Amino acid sequence: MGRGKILIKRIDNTTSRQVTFSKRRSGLLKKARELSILCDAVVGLIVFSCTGRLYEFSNTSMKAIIDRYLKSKEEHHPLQDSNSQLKFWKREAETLRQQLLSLQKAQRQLMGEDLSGLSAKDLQLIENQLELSLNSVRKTKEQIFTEEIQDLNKKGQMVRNENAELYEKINLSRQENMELQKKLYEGNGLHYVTNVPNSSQLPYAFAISNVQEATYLELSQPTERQTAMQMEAPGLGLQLM
Amino acid sequence: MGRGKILIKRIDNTTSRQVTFSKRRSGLLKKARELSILCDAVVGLIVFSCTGRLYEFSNTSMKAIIDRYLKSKEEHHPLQDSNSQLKFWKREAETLRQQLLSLQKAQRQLMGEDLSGLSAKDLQLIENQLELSLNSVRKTKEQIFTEEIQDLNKKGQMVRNENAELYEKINLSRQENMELQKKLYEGNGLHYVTNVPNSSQLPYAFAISNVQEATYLELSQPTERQTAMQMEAPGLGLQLM
DNA sequence: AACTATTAATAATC
DNA sequence: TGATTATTAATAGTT
Repeated sequence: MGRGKILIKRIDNTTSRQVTFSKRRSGLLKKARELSILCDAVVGLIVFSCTGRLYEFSNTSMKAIIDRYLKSKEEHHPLQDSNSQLKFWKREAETLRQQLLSLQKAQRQLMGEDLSGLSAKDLQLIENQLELSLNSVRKTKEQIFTEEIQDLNKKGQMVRNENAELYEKINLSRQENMELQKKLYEGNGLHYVTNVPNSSQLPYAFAISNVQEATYLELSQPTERQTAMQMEAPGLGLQLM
Repeated sequence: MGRGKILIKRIDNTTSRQVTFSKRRSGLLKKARELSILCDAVVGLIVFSCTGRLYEFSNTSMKAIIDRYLKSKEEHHPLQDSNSQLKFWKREAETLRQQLLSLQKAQRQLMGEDLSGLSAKDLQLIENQLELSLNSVRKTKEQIFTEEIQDLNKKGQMVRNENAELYEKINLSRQENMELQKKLYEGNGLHYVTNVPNSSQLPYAFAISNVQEATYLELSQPTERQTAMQMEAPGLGLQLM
């Protein structure tokens, strides 16, 4: 698989040995990874280059792999004290691993994988469960949406109420304005005073109201939004003219 | 590098997963060996199949490689110190327990339980997964049904063929009967011999045919069954009269 | 580091 | 399993 065939024997040239090491090392690590994924195997790979650098791959904890290896080789001599705690924890871990494996299998089947080998009856049971799950999930989602909509409506109502109050304040303010102008007109007989203040001269509360109105409009439903605009925007327009 | 491209993802089918494991495992071991020879590297490879069988390669003693590995990871040898072994297994159990808990939580959510606290987005993700699962499960189930139906049709055809042969035999037998009766009648001029034998006097093959006919009727489709009865029952009736 | 001509690995098939 | 073969993937040698 190269420009030519090679013999499997130590590469004498240091440079090309290092180059080959780098290439083949990554190939080997890749293949180890692929094997572990494709075949659901536990793979631990340790490589020390001739310069002493460490490269490794393991799909689960390397320590766990080493320990399992040593145990399965029975080169693992537990210390003579026959530590009951140690035994306990090993058993515990083994039990948990088994539980994990069986749960993983069930999980995969709930994800629609690994179904070969199941009977029609088993498949029916899974299908029924999935339908129940779907119903439950959809109901919960609807509930969340409903709550959100209620919340938004409540907020919208609050902003509308605030708006109404502000309109009242503006009306009062306008009346005051008019009365003051009247007095001024009566006092000096001139016409040049405008009754259209720019926004910076408006009361602080009015600016706040404007911001909240925008927020409300964005959050509420399209139909509601239109209704709100039809009801309130003309009034606002009149006030600002 | 096969008849087609494959995705690196767990192979669902158990048989092909095992076949692939066997092939790729030997490929991996070979590459590990080649790397160690070509590049003068120290290589240790441990593989556990999902059935728990151990495969390994190491160009020097695996124990030495593991020792070197553990040493290079930390100045700490868990295998000589029962206290650190205890720590290891406690950690291991704790890790497994955590994995188990999180998997159980995910499982419950896939079962449509324990959904409170999830966002609308999370719920949507679960819903999508459940729909995928349902599709997969239903497809698998349909496949099983299709295979079963094909099988039953095949069996049904076999029984029908057998029936046809048996009818021929019965016809032959009836003709023989009539000829014998004719001879008897001509021989003694009497009329008392009946041509209606009871079932125990029928040839053995006929009784068998009856049983298999019943089995076939139960297995085949309703429309087919009716057709079969309409076509074959009258003939049978005549034979029994 | 790229590039490619080749060989090697392997997925599908029997 | 074990062998075969059409493809893809890896990589040896080269730039």
